[in-house]
Amino acid sequence: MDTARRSPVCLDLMVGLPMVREPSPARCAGMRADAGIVGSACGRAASTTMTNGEAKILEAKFTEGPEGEGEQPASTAASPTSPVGKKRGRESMETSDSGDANSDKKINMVEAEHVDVKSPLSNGTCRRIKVKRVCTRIDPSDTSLVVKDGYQWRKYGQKVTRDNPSPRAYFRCAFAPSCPVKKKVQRSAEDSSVVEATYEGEHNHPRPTGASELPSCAAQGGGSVPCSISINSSGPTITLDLTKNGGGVQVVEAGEAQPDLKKVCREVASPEFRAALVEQMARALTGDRKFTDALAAAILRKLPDY
DNA sequence: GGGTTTTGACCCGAC
DNA sequence: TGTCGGGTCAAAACC
Repeated sequence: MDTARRSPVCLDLMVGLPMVREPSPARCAGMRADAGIVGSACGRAASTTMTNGEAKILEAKFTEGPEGEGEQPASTAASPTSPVGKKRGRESMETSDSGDANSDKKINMVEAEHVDVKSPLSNGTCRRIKVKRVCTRIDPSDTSLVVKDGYQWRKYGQKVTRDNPSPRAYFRCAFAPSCPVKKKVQRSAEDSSVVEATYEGEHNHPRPTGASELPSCAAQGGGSVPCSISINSSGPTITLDLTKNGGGVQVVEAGEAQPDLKKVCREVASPEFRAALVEQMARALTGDRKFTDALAAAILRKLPDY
């Protein structure tokens, strides 16, 4: 990703994955991969630049927040997700192995990711833990705190926090006992149809079988998202997964406590941004010799033999 | 009977 | 030092 290296801010487009079977309405609207771009898994094909202002907004957003940063959303009333008594089903055992990674509950998502500095080590240094936050829109009537992301999670706790009447659920990765990844899921206080999942750490094991259809980049940290915003040392990166049906940019209301994130999402969803994005995408794609070769080969295969 | 969830209690850091 | 709140533990219940 040369463009990404050149610019502190880049935009990666996920154009390389097979289409996901299940339709996902209104996801990343305007960025449909109807050009038929299909290639190797998670191929990053194009990038474009973002204004410094946008980058600053992102940085400001992702370097603030409770528990270090990017952690806790503001919250308001939403129906408690705790089932009555001990009566329960198995829905809390999250997995998307059965091709459920984009279940109909998941309408769209916005993901924010950054590297957090935490866990001071004995030698005085700090261990860097990747913290990723994912907003997922679900059916407001759905009281389960399930965020399908391709991994198996075991719930180990639930707590009602002070700033949000909705309980926060704590999950550990259940696929590998030694996996340090934890996930916190809490319904947005402002919009009960939005759940916010915070992933801490990185998986130290391959994705569970069946989850491989998800983008590997989204798999990192547990998110299976069509659109992600990442912050790292080289600058913010917006990743759009165009391989989902109806892929495109869609704004997820992230709550009043995240006005910057909302603003960024709106800007990303704007027609001007999309137009520039498409242009940049086309430029990058046509300038990619490997891509054009692969495209030509694919077209030739489709043509009848002369 | 084993694995998982629920939920009250406990721990610990921040203020 | 005491209080508060988030995160985790662990026993009990559930499937």
